[in-house]
Amino acid sequence: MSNLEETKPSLNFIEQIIEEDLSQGKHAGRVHTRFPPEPNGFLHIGHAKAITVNFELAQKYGGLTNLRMDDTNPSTEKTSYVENIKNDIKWLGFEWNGEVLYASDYFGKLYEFAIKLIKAGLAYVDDSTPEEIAEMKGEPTVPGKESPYRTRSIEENLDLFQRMKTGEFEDGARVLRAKVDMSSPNMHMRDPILYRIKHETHHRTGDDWCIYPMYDFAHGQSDSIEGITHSLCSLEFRHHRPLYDWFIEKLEIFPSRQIEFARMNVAYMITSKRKLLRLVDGGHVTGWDDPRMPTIAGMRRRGYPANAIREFCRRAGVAKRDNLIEIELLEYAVRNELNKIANRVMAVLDPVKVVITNYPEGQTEYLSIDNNPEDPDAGSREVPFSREIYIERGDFMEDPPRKFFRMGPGRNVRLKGAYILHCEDFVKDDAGTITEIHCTYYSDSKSGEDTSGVKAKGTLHWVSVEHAAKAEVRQYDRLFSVAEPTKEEDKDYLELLNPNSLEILDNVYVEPGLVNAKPGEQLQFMRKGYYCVDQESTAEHPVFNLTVSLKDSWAKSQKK
RNA sequence: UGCCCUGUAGCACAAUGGUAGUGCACCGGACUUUGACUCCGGCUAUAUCAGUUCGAUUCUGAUCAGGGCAUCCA
Repeated sequence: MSNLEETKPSLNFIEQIIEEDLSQGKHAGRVHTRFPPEPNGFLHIGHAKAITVNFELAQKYGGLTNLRMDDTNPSTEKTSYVENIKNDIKWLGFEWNGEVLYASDYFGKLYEFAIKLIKAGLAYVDDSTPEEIAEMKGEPTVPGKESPYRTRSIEENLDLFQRMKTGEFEDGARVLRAKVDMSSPNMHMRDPILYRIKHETHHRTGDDWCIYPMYDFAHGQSDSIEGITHSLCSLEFRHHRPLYDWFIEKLEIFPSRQIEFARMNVAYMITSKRKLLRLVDGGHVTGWDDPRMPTIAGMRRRGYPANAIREFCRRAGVAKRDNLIEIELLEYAVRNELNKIANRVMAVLDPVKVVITNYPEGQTEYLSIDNNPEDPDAGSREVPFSREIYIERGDFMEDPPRKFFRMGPGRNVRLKGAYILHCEDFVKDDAGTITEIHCTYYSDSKSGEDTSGVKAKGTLHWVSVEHAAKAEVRQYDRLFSVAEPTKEEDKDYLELLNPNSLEILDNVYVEPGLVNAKPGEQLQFMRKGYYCVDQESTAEHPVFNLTVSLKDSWAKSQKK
């Protein structure tokens, strides 16, 4: 292989299908996908994956993606969810084709499709009760029985279906079914229900209808109406595909193609709508946007950048096997993105006071510190330095081991952007807690103009006691203590909540400039982690959420 | 015990009828005014058994394992 030869880009199986279609000139080279949420809940990490796959696939091949609300069941859907969904998708950075679409826009068309099927002798009105229908459906290993109403005349079916529509019958009295094959090994082909009667007000069509199409009769036809070329869905719809294709064939409509891929599962996260709801209702989290929630809203509030979520979805890949993505991959993507965009600041989470005994009392110096070494355009800021500072309690050891590159009696250590300190002494209270550390500084060791020749292995972050602002910090950790809380045999997932998923620190000191940080702003607390300003934060009471901690190989090595 | 889908390192995704590669994770090292970042190196895999073939991870069959399918949900 020559050096000039490029390595072949590896394609996932959907891309392979698309490229094959393209090479055959199918659909005139058009690629059109769709994201079809039900407007009955909040979008979560699993949706983010589906959104990313659909939008980016279309993008890659110069195509479009529709946003279609799959609102065929009036019982569960609400308009209020629609706005949230739109907002989340926009926040993720995707733009859908044209206006938001609704499956309910096609109710008229779908009704005509049903009539067409009836006229072709391929659909019939069934008067059986739900129990009878279930009974006649048989079992996977046992063929079903044909309904006694299956042989009704086309005229009678037409009449009955018309009367279903006009509201003559009670909920559940009758259904419209496709006439396919009651002995099919595929349960979905055993005369699936097309329409059911529901005298309910729909969030968009109001009381125009009292019959509503089922998923199988609405989804594929909606795809077809919209000219969707590649209709991506999750694996459990594999069995629906023959039906999807059956409708296309019998109705003679645009041949959208359904392609199934495995939904993404993420360790320590759950995505079941009902289970998430129990977390909210049970007060185990503060709401749908609790930073511990796997919802888009929660991740946004946690400080996960949209770019990182998309990158994570990309890296998780697309295939057909069941998967459990390690949360480390998500955290990697988040750190990777934040490393590029987050300004560095100093915050002391667990403070202990240091007095620099040879520094003039009452003096304040403003030291210029780079905002982000990774980004030359990020500029710098002035940070006040004075005789008394706070450092992290964990950055001092009374009797440190050799490899501890931090502060200890008789040792030198650099203060980030400031001077090198020499630790002289420390003060303990009766309980043995260190209350104060005494140091001297090398006045010629100022950052950037150090002529002291003094060596200091470690660098600490700090804030000036006099100038620091007090803040609240919310330390978030994974919501569950096991990777797959819903797969535990004898335990309810609520028993597996991580008791330490939130720890509130209320004795935190931050650089004075941070009181002006705006909600949503993302920062790196040097040597600690990435944080974002919470929406509840104010100048008087700044609140920061831990997005993800920095890697800490020292702490890791200490655990061994 | 019917049908369908899926088995490649700890996790995920590639590849090819002819050397199994990438990312994350992990381990080691370099660098470092963030024990971060970055850089360098290392680690471990084709479920099993047969068949076809000069050669199989790839094709075929069987076995095993995991998942899915019987809402008037989507």
